[in-house]
Amino acid sequence: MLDQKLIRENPTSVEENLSLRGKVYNISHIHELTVKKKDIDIEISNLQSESKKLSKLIGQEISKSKNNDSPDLIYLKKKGNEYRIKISELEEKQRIFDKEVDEEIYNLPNFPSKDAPIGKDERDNLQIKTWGDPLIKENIKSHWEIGESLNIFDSVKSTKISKSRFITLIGNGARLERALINFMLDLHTKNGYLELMPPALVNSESLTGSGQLPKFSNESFKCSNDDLWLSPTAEVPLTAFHRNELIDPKQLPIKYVAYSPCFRREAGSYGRDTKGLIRLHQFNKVELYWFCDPSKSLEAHKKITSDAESILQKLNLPYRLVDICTGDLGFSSSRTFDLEVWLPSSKSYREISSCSNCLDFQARRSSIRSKIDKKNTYIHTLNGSGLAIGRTMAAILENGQQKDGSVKIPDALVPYFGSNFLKTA
RNA sequence: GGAGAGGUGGCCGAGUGGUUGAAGGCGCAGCACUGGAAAUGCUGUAUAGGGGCAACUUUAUCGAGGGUUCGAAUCCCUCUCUCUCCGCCA
Repeated sequence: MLDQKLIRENPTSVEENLSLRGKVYNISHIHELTVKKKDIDIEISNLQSESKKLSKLIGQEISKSKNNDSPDLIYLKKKGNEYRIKISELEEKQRIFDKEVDEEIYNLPNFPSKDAPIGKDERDNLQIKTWGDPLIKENIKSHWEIGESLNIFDSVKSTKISKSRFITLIGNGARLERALINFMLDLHTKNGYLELMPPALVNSESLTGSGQLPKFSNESFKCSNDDLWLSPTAEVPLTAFHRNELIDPKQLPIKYVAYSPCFRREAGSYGRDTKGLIRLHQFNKVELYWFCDPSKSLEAHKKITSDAESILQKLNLPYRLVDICTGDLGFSSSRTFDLEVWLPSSKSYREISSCSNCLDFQARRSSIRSKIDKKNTYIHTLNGSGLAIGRTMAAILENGQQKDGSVKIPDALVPYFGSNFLKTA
């Protein structure tokens, strides 16, 4: 959420900053609302001040005279009553303004960082580096072909259980998934992250705090009888873990790693990535998350990204690092580095991690502060996948495929998986 | 699901209609004492908004939202969360 004061006092700079996202933002309506709201605030507090003085006077009179219904007192009480009526009328107006301001301000995205490449959409993203040698060969199989021939997952049967875009992992497929989760959690906890296993169902307030609501209600599954949603990413519960808290600055940075199932409706993606493990309604993910001092978030952003990269390197999967352009940034993010893993069957890199610095955007929505330089300050939040498990499995299957149809398991994963090669289920 | 008890500052906890933004304690900061520290003593210490260069001043906030009243942490209503007991249950 953006600072309301900034919208009121400097709407032009707010519009300029937002417009870096590649479309025009006009905030004149919300600006006008915040100005009107402030005028009413002033009027109310003036009246309250008068009314308060009067009440004190009445209190003093009563304790002095012990007489509750002298003509003077009746007059004063009547005057007080008039104040009350006037104030409650204004408060009603104020409530309406507050609601309107909230409706608009929660729908405004974060400012893009000045360091992010300017651009309209994903074609303007900037490749920063590549790591490893992309495998380019004839007769490469897709991961779903490999999965089918090894019988390690089944999407057709899964439509019986649920619907399309769900998967059932079988035998060594399930084992590989489990191995990847443990491998990633172990590495990150060794690197100073505290492991959390949060609830998979989150309430509306949590989703609002991290930015998924109110604007993207279409993208999550909702439990119809409760104010609960299936969490689309562990970023949501991790942000909410410290909602409405004043965090001791000595504890910063707080670094969490969480494995969680993630649920997404994937609205509007009909026909894309319909096969395999790339785009599912339910997938597993190990998420990295930082709460940090605002002056240190740039540094933290590099670190969280390299922590995610270390997984790809240990698994020996070729990837590239991409600086997301202003037009392609997520709603809550000011700067995002994507890690994209090489998928030889499509001869392209595919997103496997997204590492974002949200600055104080989520902290303001969630009210997470820390006393920094003697002032309560919204702290900065960062998140990054470390990594998406299903996509990692797809990459291992495709990059490790052998002539005999088996798949070579990366050395670092062998102790977790228990074998050098994946053959059949 | 049924019955009951609760939600007060960074934390704990007192406070059932009157000048209470709220006793006390812990924590934190400063000062004193000390060779230094611990212990002790003293002082200070909520947040947000408005006005002012500033000293300062003003308003709101005791789970949330309504209501009663000149005046509400305190009374009434609704919601929500937590705890205890019973029921059900991996």
